[in-house]
Amino acid sequence: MNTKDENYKALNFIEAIIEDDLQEEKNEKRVHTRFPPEPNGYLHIGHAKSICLNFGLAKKYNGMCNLRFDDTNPTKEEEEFVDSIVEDVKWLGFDWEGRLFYASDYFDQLYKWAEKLIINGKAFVDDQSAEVIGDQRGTVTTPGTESPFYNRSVEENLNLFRRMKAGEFPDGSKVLRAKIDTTSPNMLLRDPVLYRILHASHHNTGDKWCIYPMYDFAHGQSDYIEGITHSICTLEFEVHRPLYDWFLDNLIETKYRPQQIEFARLNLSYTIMSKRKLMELVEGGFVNGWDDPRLPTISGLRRRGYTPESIRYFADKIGVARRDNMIDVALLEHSVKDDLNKKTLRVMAVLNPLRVVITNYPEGKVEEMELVNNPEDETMGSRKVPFTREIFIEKDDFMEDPPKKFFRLAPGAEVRLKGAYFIKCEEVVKDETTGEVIEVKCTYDPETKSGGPQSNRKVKGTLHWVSAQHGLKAEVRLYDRLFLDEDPLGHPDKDFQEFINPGSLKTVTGLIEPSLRNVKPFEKFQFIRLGYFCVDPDSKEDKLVFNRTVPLRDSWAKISGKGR
RNA sequence: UGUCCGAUGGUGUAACUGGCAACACGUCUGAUUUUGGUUCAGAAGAGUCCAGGUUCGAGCCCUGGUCGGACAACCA
Repeated sequence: MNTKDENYKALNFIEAIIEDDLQEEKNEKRVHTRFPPEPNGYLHIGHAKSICLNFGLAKKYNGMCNLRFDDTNPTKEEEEFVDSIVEDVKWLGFDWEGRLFYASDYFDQLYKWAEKLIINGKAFVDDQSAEVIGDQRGTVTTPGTESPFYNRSVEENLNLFRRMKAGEFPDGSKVLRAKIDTTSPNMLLRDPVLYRILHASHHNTGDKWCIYPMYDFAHGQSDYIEGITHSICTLEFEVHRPLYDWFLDNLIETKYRPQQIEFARLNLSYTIMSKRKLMELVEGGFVNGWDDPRLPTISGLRRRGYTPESIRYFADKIGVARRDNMIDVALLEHSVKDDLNKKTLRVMAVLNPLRVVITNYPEGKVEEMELVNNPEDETMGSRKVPFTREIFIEKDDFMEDPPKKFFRLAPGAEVRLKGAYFIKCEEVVKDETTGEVIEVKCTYDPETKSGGPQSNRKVKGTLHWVSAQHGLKAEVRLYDRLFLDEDPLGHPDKDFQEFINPGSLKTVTGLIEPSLRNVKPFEKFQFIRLGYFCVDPDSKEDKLVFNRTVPLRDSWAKISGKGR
């Protein structure tokens, strides 16, 4: 059986459909997909799943993938959003090869199709208000009823529709509706609205139109126009499929049809994916903009320090299916750590400094220690880090009265300073009033210098450190999950904002080794023993700013119970 | 009280025309380690929503339930 084959990779259900289609030589064996966002917000990791899917399928089957903006509602859409979407898709590493389209590119054709429907007696102009039409539509368990304007003549409908287009009527006074079936169990088939009057200027077509097609009247036809073979979308559009089919069947004679396939959208634990809710967080000032590193937006993840590779890897790992899912955010975090582990320079930074004075080390002496940049990759070389009599270590790396399994600095204990010497704690200096440890006096063993005769001696722990004299101050933003609840939207009785984690952002001033003096925004590092960090765009030469992408696995935190 | 869709370890996905339920994340052990990271070795954890049926044999097919989701915007 092939399942046992080394190279066998199970097909997801969409790939299975495509391979069947290919086998049957459907659409001359073309595979053409598209990613069709509405430019009314920023893209998030859920969109990334769709982008990776659509572009990934095209690549896998030597096909094409278009980027198309479904921009049929000028009151909600903005140029700013199309720009950010274009940037995000590009950043993720995908190329639409010049096929960037807009549903608004097809407004003329769509209009002609609407007239065709009228002429064929399949559409009519309705003068009723949205409210009345809604009431007439019935409910999911009771059928709707026909509009009193249902039987207007073709001539009257055509005349009215043309006058709608000419701008003779105010917003909301008339709509064009299809005549399908007001009693259909599928609500979307109960004489849906095709065109509405909107005296609004469009980001693309300006003031050319004052009537705009509904998404449903534009989407399927746009796919048809572009020659899309597999229209991949999320589950909630499943009920729209019969409607798209109805439009095409009533408008198009050829047998070619885009085939819609629905998959379950991504849900990620401890965050939210709803564009509207995300907008609330941004506009309510709960976060600092669409690219806040706590948000699951692509721009937020980018600023947080995620790489396109890690997101694509993640998209691949979560798979595609039709059942509801809630992906553990740990998988996303694993995806970046795995990527960054291979790529990033290891550097030393102390986030919560404790002064250490090495009493037997000559005052004023500076030694340049050679540190390996990445033990995973020797080709990344090494760098020099200055060592002096006074250094800083992490406060958590010292305990005056340590438990058994504490392998770090404590009175009388000896530890290794990464890339430097072994030091032994001889004395603890405390603040007289608070009793807080403010300094530790140590002695070092000159024989234990890295590479030296005694450097292979066994010690319990290795600490990172920064020279007090050379350390650079840096603002470090420590991010944690934005919500305390795994599924903030999963509580019908509670507002999701109640679950916002008040500690989702902690800003500290740390000290970093001097080799980081000239870093540029988006450069990524591993701060040894702490985590992966990324230079924030706010960072300036005289004020470095780092974002913590994700902490390293911390088994001590688990043992000591200090974990999340 | 409608129509459609779905249900496999804690999470996600797989098991091809029925043939010993697999992989990843997570969890736990141990080894290695100049990062309590990485890596390596191993373990625990589901008998596939329930009840019937077909079959030598059902996660997969059939019937009936249960539970979950989607659908009633001049939003997409």
